[in-house]
Amino acid sequence: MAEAQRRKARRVPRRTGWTRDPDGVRRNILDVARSEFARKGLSGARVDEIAALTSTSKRMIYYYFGDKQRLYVAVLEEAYQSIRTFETGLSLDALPADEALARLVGASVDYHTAHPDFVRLVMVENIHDAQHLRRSAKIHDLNLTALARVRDLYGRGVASGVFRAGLDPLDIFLTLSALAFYNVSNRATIREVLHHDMAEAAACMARRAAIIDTVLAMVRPR
Amino acid sequence: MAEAQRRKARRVPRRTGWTRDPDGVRRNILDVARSEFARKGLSGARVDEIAALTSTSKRMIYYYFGDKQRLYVAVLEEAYQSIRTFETGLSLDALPADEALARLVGASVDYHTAHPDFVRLVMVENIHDAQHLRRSAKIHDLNLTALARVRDLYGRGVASGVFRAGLDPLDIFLTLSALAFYNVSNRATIREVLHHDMAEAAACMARRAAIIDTVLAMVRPR
DNA sequence: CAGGCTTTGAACGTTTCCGTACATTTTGCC
DNA sequence: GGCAAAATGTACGGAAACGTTCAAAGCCTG
Repeated sequence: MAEAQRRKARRVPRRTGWTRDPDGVRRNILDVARSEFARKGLSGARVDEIAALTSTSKRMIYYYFGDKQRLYVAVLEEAYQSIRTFETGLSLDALPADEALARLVGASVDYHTAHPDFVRLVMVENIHDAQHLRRSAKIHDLNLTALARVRDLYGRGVASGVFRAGLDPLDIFLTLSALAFYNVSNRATIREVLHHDMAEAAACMARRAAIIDTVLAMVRPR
Repeated sequence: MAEAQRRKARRVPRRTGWTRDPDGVRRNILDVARSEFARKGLSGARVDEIAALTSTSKRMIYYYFGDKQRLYVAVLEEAYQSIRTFETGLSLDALPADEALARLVGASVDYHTAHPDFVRLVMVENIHDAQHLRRSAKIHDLNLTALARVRDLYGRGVASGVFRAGLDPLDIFLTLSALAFYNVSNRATIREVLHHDMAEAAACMARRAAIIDTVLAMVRPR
C-alpha cells in the first residue's frame, strides 16, 4: 500500500549520547505529572502537556505507566508514601506530651505548607470520591501511622495529667489535620472572599501559632 | 446544494403541552449543573451529560448560559449567595456571646453537612486557584458577612468576660470554617485511610460536638 | 559481543466533547 | 389575531486529547 511505503520511507534522525536511566526517567515524569495533576486535576491535566514538560517524550509515559489514570495513581501513591515517611521521621517520644503535641501540630502545618501539591492531590482525590485510593493496594497497606501516634501521645498526656481525659484521639487527629490542611487547600478562595493572603509570611506564621494554640486548648484540662 | 436540501427535508417533530417557564428551565439546568460540577469538577463534567439529566436540552443550556464556563460561574455564584443567605438568617444577637458562638459553629457544621455540593464546588474552585471567583463581580460585592459577625460576637464575649482577649477574630473564623469544611470535603480520603465513615450518623454527631467544643476551648479564658 | 531493555520521534487513528447551524413551533400577552 | 419571546431537536463542524503505530537504534550487562 502507498501508506505503508510512505511510512517506510520516513527517515528518523536519532539522538545519541543519552545514558540509560529508567529510574531517572520515571522520576522526571512523576515530578512533572504531580505538578500538573495538582494544578489542574485528573481530567484537567493533559498528557501532551505533561510530556512537553518532561525531558523525555509522551512515548515514554505510556511505556512506563500504561495510561493517564495509572500515571495519576502512581503520583498519588508516591505522595502518600512521602507524608508517611515524614510522619515516621518525627521523634516525639523524648518530649513531654504537651510539647510533643505542639511539635507534631507545628510540623504538620509546616509539611502541608511546604507541600501544596500533596494537599491539592488529596483534594482532587476527594472530588473523585477516593476511588483510586480505594483500589490502590499500596496505599491500603500504608496504614497511616499518624493516628496511632496521636493516640499514644494523648494517652501519655492524660497519664501525666497535662491533658484532660475523655477525648477521642480521632477528634484530636481530625482537628489538627483539618486546620493544617484547610490552611493550604482553601487559600485561593480565602484570598478572594476575605481579601486575606495566607501565603504571606507574616499571616502564615501567625496562623501557625494560632493552630498550635487551638489544638492545645482542646486537650488542656479545664 | 445536496446538503442544504437534506437539512431542509428533515422533519422535526415538536413536543407540545409545555408551559413557558424561563426561570424554571434555568433553575432545572442550574440544579443539574451544580450536582455535576460538584461531582466531577469543571473539566470533568460534560455538557452533554448535564443536558441529558435536565428536563430540557443542550440547546437551552447554550441559550441561557452561553457556554460551559459561564454555566459554571452561574452555579458558583448561586452557591455563594445561598450560604450568604444562610449566614444572614442566623439570629445570634439575643444570646450571650458564648452560646451564640456555639450556635454559630453548630449551624456552620450543619450547613456544610447538608450542602456537600457547596463544599465540593469550593474545592473545585480552589483547584482552579479561584480564578472564576476573582472575575465574578457578583461575588466580589457579596462581601461575606460571616467574618464581621464573628468579629462582633468576639468583641461582645471579651467585653462580658466569657472570652479571653488578644485573639484575632480571623483565626476564630478560619478555625470554625476549617473544621466544618474539612469534615465534609475530606470524607472520602478519611474513609479510605482511617477506615472511618464520617457520613455515619453517630460519627457525624460526635464530630459536631467535638468541633463546637474545640472552638469554645479556643476562646475560653485561661 | 549479543541480546534484550531502553529510548527515540513523529505522525496518525479514533473518540470525545464543546459549541453551533438549521428550521420551526408553541406559548402567552396585548 | 398578531407578534415576540421561549422552546425544540438533531446533526454536524472542528478542535482537543488520549493512546498507538510505525521503524530503528543506542546502551549496558553478562
